Amino acid sequence: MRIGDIFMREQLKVRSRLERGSAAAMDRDGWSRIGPLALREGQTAQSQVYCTLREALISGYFRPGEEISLRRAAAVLGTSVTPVREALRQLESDGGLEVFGGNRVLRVPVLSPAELLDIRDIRTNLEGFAAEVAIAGMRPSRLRLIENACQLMQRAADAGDADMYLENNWRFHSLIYEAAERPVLMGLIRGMWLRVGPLIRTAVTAPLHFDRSMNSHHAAMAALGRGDGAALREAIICDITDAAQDLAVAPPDAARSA
Amino acid sequence: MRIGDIFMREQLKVRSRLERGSAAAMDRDGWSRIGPLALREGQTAQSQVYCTLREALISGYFRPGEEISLRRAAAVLGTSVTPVREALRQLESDGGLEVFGGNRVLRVPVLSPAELLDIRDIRTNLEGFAAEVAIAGMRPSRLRLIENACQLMQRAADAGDADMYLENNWRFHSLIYEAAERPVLMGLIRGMWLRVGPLIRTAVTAPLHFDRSMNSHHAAMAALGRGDGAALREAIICDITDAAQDLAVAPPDAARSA
DNA sequence: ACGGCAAAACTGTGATCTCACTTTAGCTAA
DNA sequence: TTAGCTAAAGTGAGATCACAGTTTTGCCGT
Repeated sequence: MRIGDIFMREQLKVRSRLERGSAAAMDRDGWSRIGPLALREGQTAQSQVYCTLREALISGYFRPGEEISLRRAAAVLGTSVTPVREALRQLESDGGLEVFGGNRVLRVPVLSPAELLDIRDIRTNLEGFAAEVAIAGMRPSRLRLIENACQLMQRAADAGDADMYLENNWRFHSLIYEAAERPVLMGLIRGMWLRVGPLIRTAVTAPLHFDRSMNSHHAAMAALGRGDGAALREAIICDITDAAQDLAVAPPDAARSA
Repeated sequence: MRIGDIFMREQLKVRSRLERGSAAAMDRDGWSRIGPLALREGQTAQSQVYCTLREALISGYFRPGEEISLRRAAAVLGTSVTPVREALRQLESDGGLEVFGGNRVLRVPVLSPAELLDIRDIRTNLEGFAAEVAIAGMRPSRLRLIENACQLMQRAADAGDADMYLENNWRFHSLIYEAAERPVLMGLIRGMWLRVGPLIRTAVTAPLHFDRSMNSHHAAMAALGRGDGAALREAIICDITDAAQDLAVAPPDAARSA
């Protein structure tokens, strides 16, 4: 079967899925929010596939255990399997995907409690350190962006808009860490968010999650205003610990084992 | 040109390079120590290429700035470009390789002083933490292996055998961290070693490097014997800091810029 | 001997095809 | 209705080819 044929069929599937409306949001797969790539010149198809899927994973478009097929991904993204395979392999290397069954299918990882603990402690170390370093690189313009992200997050929390909340949550944190001007460190942190991205969407449904999280965020803002690195670090660590708590009490339900 | 032809030609090149003897060790490239894969069934060619090259990078077989060609790698390893491309892309994702010129050639990264500092601080955080956690998971059998690696390292240091020293240095550290039983953390630490691997071989030429490093290692052994997590952490951090010092005073010489 | 230009070699990228294997769908028979 | 088997569809893995670049080589003219 030709790529074009699969492409058209997949587009029809996606279209019909979307037309079913938000009532069918539960059986949406991650592809429903992803369209064909607008192939920009100067960038390889592979890197665009990689970036697109990484952002989708961080944003929680895909649920834990969801399987990603090479041909399906290629069809939806409007390219061939070759760049997709490289991108998926890269995501596997990042820990954002894992090989699953005897069929070697790639799927979004289903994290064990031990792995969650592992990731939580890594995050407190790396993000706490990044926050402390970030104080030195903080500038008024950057501070305004962070302030803005925090406000948007508060507004999303008040409105119960999980999408907007998660988007600005990542923006808030990454803006802080970027001030540390540590590209390698930033890459590791992004890798950790890639792993927890598919879970965070379930965490925000935990009772009082928004309140606890926003408490930490406001504490972080206050520490930023005072230029208090130690306090900022503690606020970030508190945020991470609370989030991990909400993930632990809402464990993955459809955890098919190998 | 067929893969087989390239393969034979490359093998001849490697052979002739080896026959030139150890006097020509300076213009050895990383491939001279790598032979064709013994394709084990049950594992994909891609993963074997990945593991082979990752170990080679950690062991410092390739020097910073050295370029890795897809077809050349495929020829030496006795496979086609497809698995090699995926493996190299994965290594790029790990930070073990970087795309270089307008030709998009993959090469071993040439780290800037800022990146070295970045990596050093990440290592002190992650490896320090891993060391502290490892105390709880320490068992007599494991301790014996670590003790053995330390002795071999001491012997290599006395003999001035850099190869043997580096091999047991990685074994020593990884055995400690593995006792923490944190797979994700272990992966991140391995990633950092992948980045500094090509440099460490130059660091060991620094005066007194062996002495300083072995001091830290013996301190770590003592802390392990006492079950003193804080002391072990400090010993590890000291080792990392000293090594970073030796890397900073011996900066990469052939740092071709883009 | 040296500058410049053209051809050859080499680079990664992406598409396509085949293969071996697994999963699923559907049909047949009890 | 259900168990079981078979065929179809789907899966990733790997090899090969074509292509558009870049880099290197080598030759020719000055």
